[in-house]
This record gives sequence, C-alpha cells and structure tokens, in this order.
Amino acid sequence: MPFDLSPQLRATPNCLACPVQNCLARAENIADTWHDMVSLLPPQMPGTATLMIEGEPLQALYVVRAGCIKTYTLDAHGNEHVRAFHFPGDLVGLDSLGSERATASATPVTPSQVCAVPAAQIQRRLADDAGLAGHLLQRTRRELGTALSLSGEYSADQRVAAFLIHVNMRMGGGNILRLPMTQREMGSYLRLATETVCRVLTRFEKNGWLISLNKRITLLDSPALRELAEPVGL
Amino acid sequence: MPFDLSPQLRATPNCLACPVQNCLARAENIADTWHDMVSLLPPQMPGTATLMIEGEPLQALYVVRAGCIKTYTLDAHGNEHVRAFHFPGDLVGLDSLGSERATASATPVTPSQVCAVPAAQIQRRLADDAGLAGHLLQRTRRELGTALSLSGEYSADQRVAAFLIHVNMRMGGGNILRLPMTQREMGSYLRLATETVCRVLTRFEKNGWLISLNKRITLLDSPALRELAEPVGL
DNA sequence: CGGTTCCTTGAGAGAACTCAACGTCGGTGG
DNA sequence: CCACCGACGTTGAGTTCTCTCAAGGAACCG
Repeated sequence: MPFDLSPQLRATPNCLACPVQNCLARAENIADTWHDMVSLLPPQMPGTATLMIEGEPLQALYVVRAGCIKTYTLDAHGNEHVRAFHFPGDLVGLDSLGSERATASATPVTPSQVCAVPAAQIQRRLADDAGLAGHLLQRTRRELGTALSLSGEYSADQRVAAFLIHVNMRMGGGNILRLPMTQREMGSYLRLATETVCRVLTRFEKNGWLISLNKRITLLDSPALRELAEPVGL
Repeated sequence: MPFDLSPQLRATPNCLACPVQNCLARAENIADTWHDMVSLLPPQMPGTATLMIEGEPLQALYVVRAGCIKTYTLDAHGNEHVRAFHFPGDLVGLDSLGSERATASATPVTPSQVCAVPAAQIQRRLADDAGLAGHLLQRTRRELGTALSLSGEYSADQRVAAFLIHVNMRMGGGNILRLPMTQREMGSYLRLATETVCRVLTRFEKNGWLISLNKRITLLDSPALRELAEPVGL
C-alpha cells in the first residue's frame, strides 16, 4: 500500500508533492502555514483514528489526501448510519462548519492521509475572505446536490449501480474497482440491508455486468450499470 | 387570505414593512436596490407561477416573504419529486447557485410572495464580498443538514410525524396547523405514496394524537408526535 | 351544478427486511 | 506453519411494510 501507516504521524503537508487537485488549502493559500498532514488507520488501532465525533467541538476540517473517510451518525440504539464517503480532494466536516459542535463523526475506512485545517482559522477567515467563503459555498452546494439526489426513491439495484459508478469515477475510472468500504457500510450509506447489497451484487454478476470478489469489482458492462443508475444522478 | 393575489404583480419590496426575519436582502444590503417583490398563485394560472425551471438558466434567487414555495424535479416519466418546501425567510435556489442552469423547478403551493434577487448580481458580489458568501454558506449548510436528516431510513409514521412537527414550527407553532401542500406533495417529499400519508394520518387520529380535516391539522398530543419524530431530526 | 383534483379505504402484490445458518477471509498467536 | 477467531460475505425462508390498483366520496372551481 502506498500509505504511511504509522498512526497519528504529523508532518508538514508538502503541498507541492500532493496528488490532490483542487485542494482547498492550496487554492486558498492555507498551504504550509495552517495545516498538518495526518496518516490514519481504520479503527481497531485504539483511539487514534477518529477525526471528529458527533456532538464534540469541531476541531478542524480535513482535506482527504489519500484513502477514504466516512462520516456517520449513531442512532438511539447505537446503530451506525453512514452519511457520506469522502475521497481524495474532498472536504470533511462541511456540514458542521457553522455550528460549535460536529454534526457527525468521521473515521477512515482504509488507511488514509488527510490534511487538517483548524476550524478556528477557517471561521476567522470566513468573516472577511470572500474567496474562501465562496470556495466553501461551492463545495457545500455540491454536497447538497448529491445528498438530494441520493434521498430520492430508488430501487436497491439503482442505488448500488449508482454507487459503483460514482465510486469508480472517484477512484480513477478503470475497469477494476477496489472498494474501500465493507458491504455493511455501503448498505448503511444507501439505506439497504447488507444482505440486500450482497444479493444485488450477485444479481449483477449473473447478468454478466461485473465480477465481485472480496472487495474487488471487475466491471464488465459499465454501460448497463450506467443506464440503470442514470435516474439517481449522484 | 392575507396575500395579494394578482399574478406577476411587481412592486418595490418595501423591506421596512416586511415581516421576514433574517432576510438575506436586508442583512446584505440588497434591499430596495436589487430586488423585486412578486406575488404568485399556484399553477393553473397560465405560466406566470413558475419561479424557475429545471435545466433553464438561473434568473434569480428568491426570498420567500409569505406563503410556501416547493422545489421539485421531474423524472423520465414526468413524475414530480418534491425536493423541499420553503417557508417565509427561506432562500429558494441555493442548490442551483454556482451552476449556469437551475437544478430544480420552483413553484408556489399556496398564494405566496417572494422577493427576487437577480442571480447575476449575487454571482458578481460573491467574488469579493465575504459577508454575502458566508451568509449563503450558512444557509446552504443548514439545507444540507435537513437533506441528510431526511435521507435516513425511517418508517412512514416517523417521516410524517417529523414533517408535521417541522412544518408546525415553521408556521407559528400553535396547536392548529394549516398545511399549505397537498398530501400528494407531502408524500412526494417524504417518499411515501399518497395513500400511505393518508393512512398514517388516520392512524394518528385513531391514536388521539391529532384531528385531520381537509388541510387543517389540530394537534392534540404533539409530545407523542415529537417522540416519534425525534430520530429523524429534520 | 358539472368536472377536476384530492382524500379515503380496501384488497392484493412485491420489494426489501429480519432471522438464521454457513462459508470465507484476514489477522493473531501458539 | 497452522489453528483459531472475529468480522465479513453469502444464501435461504418467511415476514412486513409500503406500494399499486381500484373504486367511491368529498372538496373545490369554473
């Protein structure tokens, strides 16, 4: 794996070598002055992996540099509900920005790197920097769009197809797709039982549209998936 | 009805007499210089009622001054899917802001008044006005929050309860609630068949939680509804 | 008053869920 | 290196919630 696996390693971001396009930090000249780069492992390594916790004060926003971060909430029964997956270039914590406290928790689903931008600094600059505010507005708008898309009423097949197409696009777009998240997480995000996710994937496989092995999806007929997914948008 | 019913009547906004709190236009000194006030009837009056059309160039944002505006999209079969209801003080068109074209259509569900703020002016000022950008960011964030809340996996009863509580709050909060929208629109928004919405309401009525007559809801036990709605958030 | 559109209620169908059992994978430690 | 373990993935059977289809009644508008 191309990631530095040591937990909670802090380093200068080295933005010049960063693979991320359209990075908030670089675009808004936050680079090298405001933020730290952090490498993260999925939870099971004690404690270190949580970027923010629902209800706790918001420490920072995070630009994903590598890997995949999920945001989620816990319901009254302690069940996890995934709100979003964030890929390189995405900003984690936008929906918490104005509030004192985070409205969701965030944690990596694969080994990841993020750049942490202190929330206090963002808030301070928001007051008199139109560029930064406009930039954040753009991204929030886009998140709103995908949230609205996904909140529509679609079949399990449509949801899964749309998800695969979308993740594939976000991860390079080849014919082989390595899903960073488990089927449980995928189902939580799409509001489907894990069994349903699994059944849909086997159905797709029987249709000859893909091959699903572990978390490796080989796309055989992405046009078919794309057509199925089309109404969802995402 | 307390509204001026003449369609497409344009007038000076007269912001000083406006009942709307936290108005974008007043807060950002757009008042009286940039925008027009428009009175609207629900569609059936030819043409005049549509504020924006999905896919068409975005002319303006609208601050709701009175009444209720819905935004919606049409799927491939021409079915309407309600994305949001906007009440006095709300801003219509936020999710379309950065794009050239509107991502949803908007139309009143009851006789309404809106203040139109030309999109071009907004875009222009966004580039160098931190206050305006921050303001819009705040509102977009909030919309994102409710969209994420509603996109969770909830029962029909939970959805309807949450909706009633929310609308009641937005419309004054008394024990008598006059719903501006039809059950069809409500169902479209909550992703429920109209028959389901109806059945839920009769169920609530049998529980003694409310009385539903036409579009007038009399709340008898809002704590019960609130408890049911609690997981949804909205 | 006619004609819509909306609301209401019933019966049946279907998509997705739950429950349960089993197979598989990957990491850990003997 | 292999055995073990927990989490993940797979598959089946039965259930449930919501939808669809259908029909009648109520409200609203011209």
